[in-house]
Amino acid sequence: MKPYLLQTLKELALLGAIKNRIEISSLELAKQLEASQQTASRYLVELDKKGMITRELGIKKQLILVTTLGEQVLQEEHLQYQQIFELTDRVIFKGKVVSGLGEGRYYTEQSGYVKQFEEKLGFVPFPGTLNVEIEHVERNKLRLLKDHRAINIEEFKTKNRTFGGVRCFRAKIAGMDGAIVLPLRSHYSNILEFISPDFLREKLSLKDGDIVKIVIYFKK
Amino acid sequence: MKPYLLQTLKELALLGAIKNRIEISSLELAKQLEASQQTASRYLVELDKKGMITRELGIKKQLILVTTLGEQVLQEEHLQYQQIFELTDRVIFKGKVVSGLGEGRYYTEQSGYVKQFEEKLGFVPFPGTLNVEIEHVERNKLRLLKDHRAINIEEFKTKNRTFGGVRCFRAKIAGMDGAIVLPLRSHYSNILEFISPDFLREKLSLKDGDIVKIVIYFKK
DNA sequence: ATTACTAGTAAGCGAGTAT
DNA sequence: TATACTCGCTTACTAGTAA
Repeated sequence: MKPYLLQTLKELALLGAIKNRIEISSLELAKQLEASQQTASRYLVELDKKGMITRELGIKKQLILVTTLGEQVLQEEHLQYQQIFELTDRVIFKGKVVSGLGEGRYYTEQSGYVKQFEEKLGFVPFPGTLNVEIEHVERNKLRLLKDHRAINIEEFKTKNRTFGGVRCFRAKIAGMDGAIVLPLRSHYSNILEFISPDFLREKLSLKDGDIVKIVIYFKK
Repeated sequence: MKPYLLQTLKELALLGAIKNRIEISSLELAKQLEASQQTASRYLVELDKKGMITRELGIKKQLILVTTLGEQVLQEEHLQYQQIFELTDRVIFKGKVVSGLGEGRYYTEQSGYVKQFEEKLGFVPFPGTLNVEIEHVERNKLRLLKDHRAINIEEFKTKNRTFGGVRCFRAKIAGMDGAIVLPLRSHYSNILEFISPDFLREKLSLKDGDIVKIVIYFKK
């Protein structure tokens, strides 16, 4: 979707072209867009070709209606602005399911962690973590987590070793509740570790390489 | 604001660049925008020149932060999408204050109307209407009113003549409460007639030609 | 009045490349 | 590795104008 077509579509929607046909000449539209009549005309032809609007050309003016397809495009755009300004209590990641080395299982079975998970998150995690690799550029979003209070899992010791503290955030993966686990002593990683009371790989029939959406929620 | 720069700014904001500086290379941004590295670089330079972002160029990558100005631009855009999809209980018009021919005063002093205004709107209108001329293209928004229930003022008769029914919508002009009056028996007009308990020309020190914003509210 | 084609011009694009 | 310049090519723009 070309940016200038999106702008045009938005302009039409603002004039009410989503629910009703609006009457507008290419010159009037041109003024709204601060462009020439010819450009406005061309935009309308392009939007029509793409199926984003329907037009009824009369002798004078034209009646324009934004189609369902056009409305969907606008709604997607709206959702992005909502994510920026309204849905600031969450961050959305898109990532790829990958296999870990089994460490997830080792850690999620340590009773020192399990007790705290149960107490602070309200569930006993299924042994193992579901690892999701996010794109490098999305690591910037992880920084947003820094500004928010996490559910802190304290470090503890066994006879043999010390297990470090962990920060958790409630999260959803493909709609299923769980939490994201961020070890305190590790650098930024491109892997998100998701714990859940269920065996998600089975329940969601996930396999390596599948693309999933993770929503991380902040505490207020 | 060029549409493609707006898109770029939005993309940066989605990655969290409003609150934090984000680390992103021009190549990574290019991938997000589905453009070349050179184009992404050019966009960043342009946004920087316009004061929409600040950049810290390191040896590798660059740290980018959306400025207050950039955020304002995005918020304006967000507001427009809100008007399309969320604030569907209102329509916003921009118009120019104009003088009528005094008919407004004649009508708003008819007790047949006044009684109904008081009963149905909750106020006795100041004699006269504040007339606001809207741009031709905005008449399309008036059509949206058709889909909503109006506050109906019934027609009535005096010895001499019949006064026709009127549709009203609660409205605000420059923040002041009042109502818009749409005569039933008239075609679409480019003049909005605003009634209010106060003498708005004085209270808002309005004179002909002043640009005002009118918000019309629908009943649920 | 309109819409929208043609043609010439301006702006935007990315490959190559300097830094 | 980066960023961002130049340059040739493509796309987008508007003036003029036909329908």
